[in-house]
Amino acid sequence: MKYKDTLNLGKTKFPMRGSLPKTEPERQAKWYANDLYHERLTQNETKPHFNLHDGPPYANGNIHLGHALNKISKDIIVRYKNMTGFYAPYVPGWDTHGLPIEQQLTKAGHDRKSMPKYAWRNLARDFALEQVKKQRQDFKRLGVLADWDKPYITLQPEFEAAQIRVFGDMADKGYIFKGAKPVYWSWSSESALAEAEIEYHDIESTSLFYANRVKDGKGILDNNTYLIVWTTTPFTITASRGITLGPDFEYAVVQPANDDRKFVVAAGLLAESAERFGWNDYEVVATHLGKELDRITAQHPWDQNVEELVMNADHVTLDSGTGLVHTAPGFGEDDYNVGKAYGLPADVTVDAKGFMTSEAGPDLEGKFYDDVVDIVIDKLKRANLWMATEKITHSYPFDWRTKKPIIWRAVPQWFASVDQFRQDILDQIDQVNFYPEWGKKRLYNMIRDRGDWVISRQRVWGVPLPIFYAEDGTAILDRDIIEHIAQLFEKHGSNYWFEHSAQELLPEGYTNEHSPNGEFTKEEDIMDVWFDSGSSWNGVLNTRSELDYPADVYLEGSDQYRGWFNSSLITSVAVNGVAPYKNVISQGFTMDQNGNKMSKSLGNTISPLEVADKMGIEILRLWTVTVDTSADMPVSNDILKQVSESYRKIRNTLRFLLANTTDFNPETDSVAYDDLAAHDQYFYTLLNELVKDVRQAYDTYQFKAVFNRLINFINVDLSAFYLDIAKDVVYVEAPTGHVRRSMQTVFYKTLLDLVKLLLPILPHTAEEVWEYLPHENEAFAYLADMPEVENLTGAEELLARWHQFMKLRDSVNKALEQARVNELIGKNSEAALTLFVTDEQEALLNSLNADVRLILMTSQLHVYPANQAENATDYDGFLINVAHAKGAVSPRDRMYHEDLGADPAFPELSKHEAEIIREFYPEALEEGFE
RNA sequence: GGGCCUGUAGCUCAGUUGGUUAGAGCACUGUGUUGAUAACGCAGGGGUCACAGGUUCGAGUCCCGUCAGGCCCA
Repeated sequence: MKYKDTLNLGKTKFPMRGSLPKTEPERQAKWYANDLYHERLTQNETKPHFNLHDGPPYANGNIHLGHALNKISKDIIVRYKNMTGFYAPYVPGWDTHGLPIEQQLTKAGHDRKSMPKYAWRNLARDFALEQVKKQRQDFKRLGVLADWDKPYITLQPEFEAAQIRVFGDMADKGYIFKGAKPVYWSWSSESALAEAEIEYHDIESTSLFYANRVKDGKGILDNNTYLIVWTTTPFTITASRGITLGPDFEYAVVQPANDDRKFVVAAGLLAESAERFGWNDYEVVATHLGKELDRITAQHPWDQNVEELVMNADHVTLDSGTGLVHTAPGFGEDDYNVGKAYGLPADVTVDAKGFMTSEAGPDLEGKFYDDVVDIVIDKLKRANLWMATEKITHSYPFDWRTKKPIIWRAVPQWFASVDQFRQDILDQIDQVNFYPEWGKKRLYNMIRDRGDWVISRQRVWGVPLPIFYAEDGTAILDRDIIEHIAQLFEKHGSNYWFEHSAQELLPEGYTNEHSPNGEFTKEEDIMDVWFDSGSSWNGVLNTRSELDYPADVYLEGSDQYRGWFNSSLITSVAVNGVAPYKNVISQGFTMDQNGNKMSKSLGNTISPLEVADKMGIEILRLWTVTVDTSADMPVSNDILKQVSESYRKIRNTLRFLLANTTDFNPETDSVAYDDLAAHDQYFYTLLNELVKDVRQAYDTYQFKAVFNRLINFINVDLSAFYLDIAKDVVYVEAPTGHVRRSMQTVFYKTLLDLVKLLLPILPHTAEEVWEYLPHENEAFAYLADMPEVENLTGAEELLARWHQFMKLRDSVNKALEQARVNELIGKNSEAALTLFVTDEQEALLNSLNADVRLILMTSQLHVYPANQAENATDYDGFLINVAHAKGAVSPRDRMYHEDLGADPAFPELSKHEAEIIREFYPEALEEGFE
């Protein structure tokens, strides 16, 4: 017989290495084969609800790290909540309408103009659903457990109907109105363009300087004063309605010697203006700040009916021109904004094809906008207002498809008024909890400063605006009609709008006084996609029975303060007066190791699926809890490698615990807390603290605190301390004896608690361990509940005592290390330790009531009063002497003993070991040892 | 240009209401084990807390500015 056969060495088939890339997909297949998602929900049916509402990713393209972080974070929350007494469903969603999908179709060779709208939309729908399918496959590979078979998709008829109803309610409250706003307009394709459809080229333009005669100078400027403005788009002078100044810039009133008129230019641009306009000799007769000239008026260069208003805005610069900007609200975004603030109309004098309209005046009507420069100059010269003409080269937007330049042009748009209920929204923001807290400020400022919401888009792929027009052009926004449309969409989907005429869409027998002949037309614009996803509280939370409105949590990237957090809030407050969420969690963006953003051109991107294939998705999931998700997060292969080291540590520790509890049956072998050995009681208490801290961190969405606490516990408390001393107990002591069972009791609880606490983060690993726990009843670890925090009496004092003792242990380790350096000992068991203790230290040791020699892992320990110290070294207040242990080594426990052979039958073993052998391995008496 | 945010050891993070020699884990170096072994233990080196001012008896912590980086706007 071998001595080794009388030891209880750990035994498990749980592999040291996870082979994660291979085993994860197999494990996930098992989850779905057993419908683990619904299984857990069914188990929680009667529990309080916790509802995390998934923000819909856009159904286009491969998933990237941002997607992965988002879905994994949500999975962690949902899994945790389901394991802590909540019914927490997770319904994933997709955002499917919008321009990028239309662009994909174009790229694939489809021509939108060669087919009816409904046909184009069918192509878009098929494409979107294909993307949803692909992304869903990839999201599942992340280990995210959700209702993947029944996601919400914004193109689903029931979603579209719910969205129409949100619009209907807002219209009913008078929040929807029609206005005009400049958009990128391509005359060559006769349509509005999105930012993404524009490319910039350098072109040479004619820029004009001209003067505007002051009409009402408000007592500051007289009528012989002229405001000199600058424009690079001469045709827009036809729609010029104002002149914008920087409020804090200084403006000079100049009297040139060679002119009897006075002119106004920015003081900072006076010198170059003088040169440009040929003022060889001039005098500055006054200066005024822009804000002092506010609301002065000037005469339009040639249109006697137009009085231009002087306005102030911050977009004015002194980079070029004169510091006075001619303002045509119908032809520019800045112009529109400032004009709106001053109540000016957004007049448009160019038609859809780029030709001047009658409003441009008889000299220009019918001319192409780009051909009117000479006429405009001529008109200015005849009015004696022309000052200078220059050629400039600048970057100008072009239609990416026709390669022709575009213009800004106001077109009719539908708006949702934010002004009317802005204060309600702000009040609701105050009711919401934000993680991190600054999110409240950020969202608040955005809502406070934003303008009305332009909800119409001149595109095809989206939910139509359910608006009709009577014969005289009156828009019909009627609650009953909109509900009628919602019902049609619910049944047929929104393509119905494009497949049928206005008459067919209206309720049978509908009449309207504005349509004496009973004829109607329908709106052709669609809704902004943000209105789609912004309606999800109605399209999903109010539509699916397992969900609740408002939701407990929305969690997205910080770009969504402008996006989904924003649009959802507006529609929800507009309709119901409440925010759609109680908590908002926002996350930063993933950066490379140097803190720079990831981009394909820099080659610093990391694909989540590649990580899954090479290292396992558990590594990426673990990464998400090592970083501060409230700010930007660094990722690189080196960082992931570091994370995988942590994973290995976790895995190996679980493995050791498993290996040493295989012969332990918790039902029959457990030792009660009060009967545990002192060191086990201590560790039990430490574990309880861990559970407390980790649960609290989970409850407040502090995942990196979860990780830090767990990894420190595993490294410091478990691996370096408890498991290290454990080997002298668990391997050596009697297999069913009290000391061993005591420790195994704590091992087993540690193992179970760790597996559960880790599960939301590492579900694959947790489930793998679970397969090695035959005494647990749940078929999956995920069906178990989180460990509860116990109220252990006297825990605080116990921890304080041991905390003190650990300082002694540190000192002992240093002493032993010194002895090792001096080649007095090799391993700790070769040492005989002598402590010379103060009264206080002695009291501490006694109060522990513990086997101190065992915990310090030496073969022999002696304790004497400090005043008897001899050959002792002071290690941080502890007097310690290390000597070589006396006696000889037992081949079985490898410790030094002075009583080897006390039992003559076993000359190489100590008395204690001999007793264990006689009781548990009596065959050794016959066989002897090799 | 504006709103919001970030910047502590090579890496990822802690640093409570400003108060003793700034901490942890990983990595690194040395070393011990070889009964957690493509593992484990012990010890050690490593930081002018982005930079420059200011408030204070005292600042990683508060204030101002600069630089670098990020999200969203213009």
